[in-house]
Amino acid sequence: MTTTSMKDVARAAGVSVGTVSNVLNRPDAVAEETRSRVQAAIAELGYVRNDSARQLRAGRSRTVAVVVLDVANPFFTDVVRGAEPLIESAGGVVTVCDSGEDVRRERRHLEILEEQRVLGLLITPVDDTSASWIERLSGHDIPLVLVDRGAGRHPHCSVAVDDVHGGRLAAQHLADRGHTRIAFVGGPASIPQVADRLAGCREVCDEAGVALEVFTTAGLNFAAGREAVEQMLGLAERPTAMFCANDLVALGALQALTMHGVKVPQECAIIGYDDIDFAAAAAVPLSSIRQPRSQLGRTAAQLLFDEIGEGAGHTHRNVVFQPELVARASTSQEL
Amino acid sequence: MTTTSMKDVARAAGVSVGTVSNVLNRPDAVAEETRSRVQAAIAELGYVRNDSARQLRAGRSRTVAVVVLDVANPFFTDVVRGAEPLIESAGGVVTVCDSGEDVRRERRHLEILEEQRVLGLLITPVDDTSASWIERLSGHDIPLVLVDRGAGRHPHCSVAVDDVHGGRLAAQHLADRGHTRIAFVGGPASIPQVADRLAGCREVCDEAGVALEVFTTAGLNFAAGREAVEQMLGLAERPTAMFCANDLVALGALQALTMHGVKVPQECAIIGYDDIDFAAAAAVPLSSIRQPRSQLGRTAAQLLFDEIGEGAGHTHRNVVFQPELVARASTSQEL
DNA sequence: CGCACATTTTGAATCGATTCATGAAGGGAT
DNA sequence: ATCCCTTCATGAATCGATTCAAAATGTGCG
Repeated sequence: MTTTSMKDVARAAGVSVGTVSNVLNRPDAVAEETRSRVQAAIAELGYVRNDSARQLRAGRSRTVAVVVLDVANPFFTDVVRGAEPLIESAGGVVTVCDSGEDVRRERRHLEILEEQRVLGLLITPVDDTSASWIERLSGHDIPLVLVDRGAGRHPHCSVAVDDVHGGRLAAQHLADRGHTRIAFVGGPASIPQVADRLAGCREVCDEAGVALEVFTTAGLNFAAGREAVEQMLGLAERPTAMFCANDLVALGALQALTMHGVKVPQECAIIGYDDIDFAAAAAVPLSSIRQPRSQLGRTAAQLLFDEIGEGAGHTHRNVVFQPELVARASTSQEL
Repeated sequence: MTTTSMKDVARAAGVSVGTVSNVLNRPDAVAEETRSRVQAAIAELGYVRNDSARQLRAGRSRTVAVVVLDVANPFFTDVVRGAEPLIESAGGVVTVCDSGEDVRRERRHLEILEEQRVLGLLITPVDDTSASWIERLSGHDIPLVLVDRGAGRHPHCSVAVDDVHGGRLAAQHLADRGHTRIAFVGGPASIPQVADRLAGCREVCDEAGVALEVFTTAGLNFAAGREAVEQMLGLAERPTAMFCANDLVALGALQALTMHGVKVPQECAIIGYDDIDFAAAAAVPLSSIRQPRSQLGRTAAQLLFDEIGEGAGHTHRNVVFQPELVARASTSQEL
């Protein structure tokens, strides 16, 4: 290994290591002539700073980690994209960790992130059992912001979208269309977003006298939607509309229904959640509940840096956005 | 800051730091009684290893970085998913960097990754100007594998899918369907995958006497497809089929055509590339060229660890997979 | 009891960058 | 020539974990 260190540069330039460090970090404190000599040496030797050493000294890294439920879900990539500019312009480095809706994977990531002494964390926890780990990080002075997580009674900053309300919007839309027997598809039930959306949905169904059938899935992806449809088609009395916990599930369901020759929306309406780009491009353009994805990310990053800046005497803020109904062809049929 | 260090643990357990380190790294070398005493101290103090210090000593981090063109593209998330298991089971940590098809962003990532002394790199370079940076990393003893990059004359390991052949498959399929005037949509032309797919396409068109119209886009996403369609619809003599450089572009195009009332495939056929999950679920199920995405990732990780293991006397391997045509409704019409 | 040998534990040296008290050099004013 | 200031450069101390030669402790055997 021929890793060049500051010492080598110092020797080559005929100065002390302190001076090399200054050239890198406070160029103004170094005389013009010396500076260029050092820079020449750096270029010549192909010297690259060792971040580990820097971090060790600094006590903290400049990495901000974003822990999401599913990187393959465009919802989350948009959230990340929203957060990045702010983090990078603050000199931070973004790293994305995928928990895959799995508490164990999430935990492994958190362990590593803590060992890395990350600057901060934006996290969408898998479920409530994540709480103890999150408290641990927080207790070890790692600032964090909960993303897309109810402005619950958590002692943290958070950004969220009102999922209960989103559930209501979706159910109300279906009820308005005349449906009296609908299915909710999503899971696992332990995921707070799923629970909240279902709660809002149930609320409206109860009020409006709509029968609600719940299909609990193992995850929130294509396959889940397909499987739920297989199950639903076996029923004697089939719902006339489905509310899927997110668009991936809805697209999976749509695909399965189409395969089975069930006409959407005539024989079965579908509404999804998130309004990802693919929703509008689907076989039958998908009605959905839109969330301000990138704003969610932006705001989360903002809150994080506020917290980092304010230090100890910081009071947590919980920002809640309102979701919005986007009606398209997949629910266009009046019953 | 109340960061507990090994020294604190050592003091609390009444042993030396060397022993604490042994408990963590070679538990068998420590007497049962001592070990549990140290572990108790660790638990009590809530001690967490400092990875920076570890890395500094080790000279390398255990992070494997995957640099992709677009994290929002399911193709790449699948590649990453394919690579993860192997990397993690080897004790590595995966970090995903999104170059966003932008050389400057890519460069910034590479700079940081080099400072972090990453264990290795899987990278899909943005274009040929990336080469010099890649050589630099390589010259600094950072093992890397090129992903989805022609088994060119690069002195590196690589995994790739034969994009020229993929282009041929797509064009041949359209020619077989009777199209004599087709459009290629994709860009920027500097992206090797785009260039190769176009090359294969052109080859077949020339042979078969098919007129080829090239629409060069600024990126490979939804918007690009939509814009290309707007442009195409303005033409006097409109192509009867489109070959899009990837599925995102194709879905964007499909959406725009539908909006303009152009029937797919009757008035305009479309074929995409990648066969992402959304392709089958599209408004009109999308024909596409399938690539073995997760195998690509798996193999890349494999090659990387081979290289790391073999050290200096390593001979590079270039693995090339063959793509495969998946015909669906979007090209089902015979002319 | 003494010696050889196996098992544990120790603590100083090391990785590379940053920081900061200290000192050197140069300039201006008196 | 002297003193004061400013401007630069220095190098030792530091961050925290790992490593390894050496020491300490224990065990068995003749």
